[in-house]
Amino acid sequence: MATQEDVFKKVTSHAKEYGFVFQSSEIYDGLSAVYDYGQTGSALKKNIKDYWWDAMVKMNENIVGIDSSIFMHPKTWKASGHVDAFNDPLIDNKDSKKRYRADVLVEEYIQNKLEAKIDKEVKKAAKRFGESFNETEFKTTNPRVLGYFEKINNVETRLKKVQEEEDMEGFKQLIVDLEIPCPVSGSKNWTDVRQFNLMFSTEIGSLSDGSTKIYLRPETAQGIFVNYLNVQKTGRMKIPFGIAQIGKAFRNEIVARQFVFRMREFEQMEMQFFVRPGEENKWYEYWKETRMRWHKAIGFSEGSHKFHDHLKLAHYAKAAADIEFKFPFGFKELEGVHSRGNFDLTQHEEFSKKKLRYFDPELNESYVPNVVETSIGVDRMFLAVLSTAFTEEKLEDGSERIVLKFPSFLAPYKVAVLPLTKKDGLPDKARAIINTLKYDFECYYEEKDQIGKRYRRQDAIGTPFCITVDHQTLKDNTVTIRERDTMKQERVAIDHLEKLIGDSVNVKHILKKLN
RNA sequence: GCGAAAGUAGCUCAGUGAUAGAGCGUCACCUUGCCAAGGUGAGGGUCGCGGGUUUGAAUCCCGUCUUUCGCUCCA
Repeated sequence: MATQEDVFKKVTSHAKEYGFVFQSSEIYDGLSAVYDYGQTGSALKKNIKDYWWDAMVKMNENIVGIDSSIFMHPKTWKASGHVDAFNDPLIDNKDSKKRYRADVLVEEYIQNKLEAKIDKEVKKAAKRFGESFNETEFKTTNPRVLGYFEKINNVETRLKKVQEEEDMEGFKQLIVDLEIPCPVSGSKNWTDVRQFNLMFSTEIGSLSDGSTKIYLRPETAQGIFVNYLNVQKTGRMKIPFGIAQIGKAFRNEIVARQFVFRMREFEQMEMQFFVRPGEENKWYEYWKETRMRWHKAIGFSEGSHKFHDHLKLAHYAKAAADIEFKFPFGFKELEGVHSRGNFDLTQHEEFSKKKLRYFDPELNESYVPNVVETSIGVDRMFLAVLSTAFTEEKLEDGSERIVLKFPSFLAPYKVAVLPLTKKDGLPDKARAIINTLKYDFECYYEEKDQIGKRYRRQDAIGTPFCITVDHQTLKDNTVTIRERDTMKQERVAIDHLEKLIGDSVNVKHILKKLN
């Protein structure tokens, strides 16, 4: 494990050194859990997104793409449940270092302390009075019990007040006053109560209902749900059909770590698939398998992926599974496949008071469709590709090289064209070759340093092919082409380059594997 | 957020109170010409930032930011 973490460390420094990922605002000491993609990284990321988009939108006539806004009407997040679910007052115990929801602590106190005491009194009295005991009468007359009830009432009123007013100091004071100990350590050494809202908020000019606070979306899915009927009607989509989207989402994570694995600003690739009620299980299984095929088609080694079925479900889900990937720091979630039922659409019906029904001509009835969601983090996929591609090799002559063995269709540059020397017109010839290839492939030109050094530099950014222009090229229009992983070279005619490289780097060959 | 550790050149790191360093990388020129580390030269750091102690601070102290690890959280 230690060595695996070393690998991860090497991957992150390599990512910086070769322009894949930089920390955001680095010259100002950086911004926690926010990263920028550099020249090579953004190219790799774009290729990943293209592969996903093609596999979804291009390959399926019943899946279409949209691009919805980051800002959405705040009611969206009420309806989706995010305002409630993403908003917790939290408190830490300094001794046990455990974190609790402050409201839960207080509620447990009421339950375990006060209500338990009432129960005790009731039981004692029942024993005393025997047959003639009237519990209701006892509870409404016994002064000690009434005292407890009053206390419960007081605590509940205070709890409600601090929650409504978001009075975090009052919340802390409440916990201090009640002398609530930590369930683990028994200590009363608490931090302040802090409101953790996982959604970022900002202000907008004005809204129809007078509010001005809006959120940066914490998931892209809602942009699809609110547009589902627009797309269905204007695209004349028939169920089952899907809507795909790639876009940024934002979560104010309490702890955001592990490089680009968990960021506060991140990019999702989501597809919501709308199905007839009752058929959701079938499609859930279908998309689980289909998405796994997409991952495996990339060509990572067997055993890199596995399913992890959720036992504890989110507020919207009927069934959920993660596709986990073997990152350098262990198997972690890369993609989620969720059967969301009709939760989102019925919620939006309720909050918007608009019908979000689909009329099914085959059944001759209208209904709210069920939804199967596939949701993958672009940045996690990026990290999966980068960390898997990262290879340190010992060569036969004893030297070492670092090579990024990207699947060639994902590589930032497809081909480097290198004149063997800077003299004798070789650079001009090399540039002429680039001018024929640049319409199809991302090309890299370099003439500095010895050829071997240049090969290594291309290995370090994962360029699958190096074309070397030498003196023979000037005579017979042939070049050598070197393959990144094998380091084998072959002499070929310049005219054949386009097809030779195209056959290897075209995403088409991967997409065909998906069918 | 709590606890621990760390932050010195693009990268990896040395330097524990007294002139800011090395290797690799970068740039220029020369040499070589198909698998990195030949020669010469150059550039690059107010030692994360801000205070404090001291005649003197990269070094000691405090704060702060960032990163890593553990806990915690995770749709």
